[in-house]
Order: sequence, then C-alpha cells, then structure tokens
Amino acid sequence: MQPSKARTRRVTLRDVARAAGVSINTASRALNGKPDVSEATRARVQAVAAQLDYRPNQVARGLRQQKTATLGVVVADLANPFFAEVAEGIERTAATEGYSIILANSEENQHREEQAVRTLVERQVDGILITPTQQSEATVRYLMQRHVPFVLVARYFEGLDVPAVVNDDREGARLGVEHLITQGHREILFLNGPPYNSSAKLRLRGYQDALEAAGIPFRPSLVINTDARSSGGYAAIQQALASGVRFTAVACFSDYVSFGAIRALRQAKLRIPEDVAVIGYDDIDLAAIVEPALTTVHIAKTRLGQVAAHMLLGMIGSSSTDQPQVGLTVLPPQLVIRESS
Amino acid sequence: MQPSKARTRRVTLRDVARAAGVSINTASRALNGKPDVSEATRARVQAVAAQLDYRPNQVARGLRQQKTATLGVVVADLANPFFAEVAEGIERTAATEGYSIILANSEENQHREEQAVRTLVERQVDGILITPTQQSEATVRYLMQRHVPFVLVARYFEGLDVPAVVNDDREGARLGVEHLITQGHREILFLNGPPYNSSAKLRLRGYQDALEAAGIPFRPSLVINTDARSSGGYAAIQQALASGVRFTAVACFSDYVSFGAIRALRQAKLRIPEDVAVIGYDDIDLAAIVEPALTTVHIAKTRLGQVAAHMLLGMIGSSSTDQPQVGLTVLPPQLVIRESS
DNA sequence: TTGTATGCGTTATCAC
DNA sequence: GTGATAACGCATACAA
Repeated sequence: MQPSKARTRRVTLRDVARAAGVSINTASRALNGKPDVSEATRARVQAVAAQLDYRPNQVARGLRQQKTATLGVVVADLANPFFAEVAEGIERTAATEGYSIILANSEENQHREEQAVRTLVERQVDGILITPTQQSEATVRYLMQRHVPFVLVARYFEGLDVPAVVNDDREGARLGVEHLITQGHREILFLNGPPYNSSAKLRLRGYQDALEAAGIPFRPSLVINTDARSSGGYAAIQQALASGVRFTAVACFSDYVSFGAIRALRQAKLRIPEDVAVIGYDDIDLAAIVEPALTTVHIAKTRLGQVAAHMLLGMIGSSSTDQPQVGLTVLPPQLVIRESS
Repeated sequence: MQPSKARTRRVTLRDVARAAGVSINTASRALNGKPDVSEATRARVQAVAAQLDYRPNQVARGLRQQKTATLGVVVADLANPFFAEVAEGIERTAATEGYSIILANSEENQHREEQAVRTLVERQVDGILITPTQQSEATVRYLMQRHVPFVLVARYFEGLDVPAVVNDDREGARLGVEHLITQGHREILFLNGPPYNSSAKLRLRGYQDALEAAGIPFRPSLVINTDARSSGGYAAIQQALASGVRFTAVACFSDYVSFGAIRALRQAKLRIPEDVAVIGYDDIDLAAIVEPALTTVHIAKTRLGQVAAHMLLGMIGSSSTDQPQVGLTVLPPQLVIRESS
C-alpha cells in the first residue's frame, strides 16, 4: 500500500475510463449522453463514475467548447436591496438554465465597472448583464466592439440601440404624481436621482407629464437632484425647508430617498401624510413594513432580472451572427397606495 | 481584402507572438513579467499586445495553472440586505486581491446549497465561502472530504472544527437584553430564529445570560421561534398578544423580525417604546432610517465578508497541506441605542 | 535570452 | 460501437 498523499488528486475522466476499461473518449460520450455507445458500456461507465464520485472539470470543458455556461453580472450597488433583488432574479434563472454567474459590484463607479467588464471578458463569460452607472457609454461601446452578448438591466441609453430590460420609468412616475394630484396636491416636490441616470431622466418626464395633464405649470424650483441615497433625501428636504419653497407632497426617486425625506420631515414636526404626502419608487419589501407604510411605485425587481437573463440566454443560444434586433423590453410599473399619501 | 467575418476570432497569445516576431513562449514571459527576457523584446511584445487589445484567456490559464483565481460564494438569501452586505464585503476584497466570485443563492434551501457547492467544485473555484442553511452538515462534510478550502460566514457548526467568521451572537444578544433590563424591563419577549440556526441558538443563550445576571427567571413561554422574516415577527406578536402573555419589551432575532413585530404592535395600538420597547439585531441600514429608529445590535456585515474572504485567501495561499488549524474568528457586536427602546 | 515541446482535462473528428 | 488523436489557449521544463 502506497503512502497516501496529503492531498489526493482529483479524479478525471481518464481515471473513470481506465477503471471502466474503456477509452477516455468512450467514457466522455457515455457520460454526456451522446449516441453511438452501447447501453451496457454506458451503464458501466456511469456506475464507475458514480463510485469514483467523478466531477467533470468545467474549466477544461469551457476551454474546449469555447463556452463556459457562465454569465457575467455587474450591478451598480449590491448593498441596495433593489439591485440585490435584481441579482437574485438573474441568479435564479441562470441556475435553472444551468448557468453560473460571476458577480461584480461597480459601486456606481464607472472605472470599476469598466474594470469588471474587462475581467468578465477575460473569463470568457458567455454573456453579460449590467446595470450601467451611465457616467459614460464606454462600457457599452466596448462590449459592442468586442461582440460580447450583453443586455442592460434597469437602465439604458436612449441614443444607443442595445438590448435592455427596464421598468417604464416615465409611466411609473406619472402614475405616482397623478395619484398625488388626485389627492389634491398641486405643489409637489420631486426628489430625483442623478441627472445622468436614465431612470432619473425618464421619471422627470413622467412627473412633468402628470403635471401637464392636470394643467399645473412645471416649476424647476420644485425638483432637486439627489444621489439617490436616503441621506440624499434627508438633505434635500432640509434644503427645501430652508429655502422656503412651499409643497404639500414629495415624490421621490426611490424608496430609500423617501425614507430619508420622511425622517427629515418628521424632524421638522411635519406629519405624514396629513401635512406632507410622500411617495417612493421601487417598492422594496421594507416599504410595506415601515410606519407609515410607503405609497410607492412597484417594480418587479426579481422579474426584471429574470427577463433580462432570459433575453441574454436567447441571444447566446441563437448562434446566428450579431443580432442587435433584440431591442428594448419595458416592464409595466404599478402604483401601490399605502399610508404615506 | 478579405470579406470580414461576422464574428472576428478573439486574439490569442499566438497572435501576439506572431505579430511581435517572437515565440509564443517569449510572449507569455514578456507579458507576465517573468525574468529572462530582454527589455527590448518585452517592450515590443507589450506594445503589440496593447495594439491588438490582447486579453489573456483566463479559462485556459486556469486549466494550465490548476488555479482559477475564483472564489465560490453561496449565500442563504441574497434578497436579505444582511447577506447582500456580506456578499458585498466578500466581493470587494476578492476584487482587490485579483479574484472573481461565482455567486449562488441557496434561498435557505439545503438541497440548493448542496447543488451549488457541487457546481462550484466542478468549476474549480480556489475556495468557497458559505453561509450555511444548517439544516444538515452535509455540505461541510462534502467540502472537507473533497479537501476544498472553505470558510463559513455568519453561521457555524459548534461540533465541527471548521474555519468560520462569525459575529459573537451570544454576547450581542446579551448586550441587547441587558440594555432592556437596565431600562426596567423584566418581561421580555424573545422572537428568535429557527432552532437549527447557530445564531439563533447562541442568541437564546445570550438572552438567558442577561436574565440570569439580573436574577430574572427564564420563562420558555416568552420565547417564540420565527422564520426570521418580518412576517414571522408580525405573526409572533399576534400570537403573543392573543395568548395573553404579558411583556413590556421584545428582543428580536433580526431587524426584519423587529419591523414585523413593530407593525403588529402598532396595529394593537401599542406605542413604541412607551408601551413596548423593541430591539432588533443586525443593524441593516434601514434600521437607522425608519421611525422610530431601531435600537439594535450592530454587526459589521461588510467586514464579516472581508475578514472571511481574507481568511480563505490565506488558506489558499499557504500551499501547505490541509491546515484545519485556522479555526474560528469572532467579531464583536455593538449595541446601538436609538429610539425604539 | 529565446525557442521547442508537453500537458492541464475535456470534447470532437475521424478512422477502425 | 469504439478508440486513437488533435485541439482549445496558455504556462512551464528543458534544450539551444
């Protein structure tokens, strides 16, 4: 008996083949369910493989097949439940379809995003899903130039004809503001996100749409750009209060911004919704739990990820030449009225 | 001029070598900063590589080097901000150290967890980080038997001597309950997590520790196991109220459970903290934002992930034989008193 | 200093 | 139905 190695070598296809008394080729065909292998040998090989607890080396397979069954995912902010849920949706459909995901977090930083994408390309992912920071179009152009299949999630570039799955931001914002107007509000503060963000741009339009439909003139002084964080909402309300602008309602870029806004409003002894109505956007699960429960625009976050992943897998599957005709998929938002408005 | 292919082949090291007029070997050495290559050729090769926009194929490299620079991560619930933040910490240090992460979500399902781990092993990850569901020890045993470096995060198995990075759950719970007692509470409801969860077990002990230190007898009727979700907290409070048990404070397994509990208490017209004090656990960022701001036990979530990742990288780096002597790292929790108590 | 040859583990192309 | 053999892209032991 040989002295056992401290670290036993992994069992390879060669080991299985040898133990089963067949060629390595036959072993491969047997295990992969390929035709032209007798049931007898197939069964024998499978038995041996199971007994040896053989696991195919996906790295070798990936190299050989020029296909890794891996999707690259770069999200803008993993700590934000919105993106975490999107990622969850992506992961779920990927797993269901036999794909793994390599996840990167850009932290809303353009440089990190570009770096992440380069890494993913080096790792030969079959496709990439990305919620772009949108501080530049560099990432998208790089991917197109490299002919790497990709789809944008939650955000997209208006000028570029690239595959994307988004929420109907304009309609969602319009819905929310319309609701506020229906409640009798005419002076509606809008705490928006960063101006380069496509959702922010579109939600601003939705805000304007709703005003226009009600014959309320648009006043730029009522919109404040924030960094889309709760601290941004908090600061924006303080700023608004200090500046003396009058408002009876505030529509926010996200639930997070809402939470910050609500906190600032309360510190100013304003009651919600009696003194000021507040609506958010996203409908993260905490929105329904906090007090007052937040009126907000629901986005099917998990679904967003699932649909995007399916779209990407479709692009990968159809081995035809570059097909940019996949286009934009828009998911409908949904207003959910709770207690804050 | 040739008709251009719809999809141009990727540029390989061979292409670079050819264009630079050197052997593929020299090209490799030049680009990888290996010694024994003249500065002249190195510069030339690098220039050619840059001009061709050469990207090394990490799959091929991984196969050759028996090392993928990839970490497998399986979290229990990606949609839960706690795990999302842990994952964020892992991703950040991995990226910093030149590693990518393959992320899987077990959704607290033992079967999915085992499946995920098998996939990760097949993909030749260099190590695995996992927040185990703990419904069985199968995963850990599998990893040990396979000699795959791994470390447990946030949860661990008391009987097993495996590397893990956790929060000091017992001390954290003790701290929180002690605080409640200091405020004069003696009838403290404890909404705990599932009984197989190591954090739940330890926090129960912490709860008991605090009671004992104050000379308050432990009453099993005051502890209710929940599924650790907000709906679980909500239901638990309703149950407690219906059963008629008296309590003036409630300590919760997590902030999520707290939120559900608070909602149920408010529906019963109980004021917080005047009628009932509430404390949570985790200190997710929303805890500071909601009204009333939640008193809770802070866990350095991102740090948890970072420390665990570093530990794993250390295990991978030290190419010594299996070293199970790495052991347990315990991070100190911190009580943060806000408005709900 | 540089080139040649081999192999990582697998699948695919061909004979047999 | 089965088995050699090549190739995927790269890194390395060794020869030159």
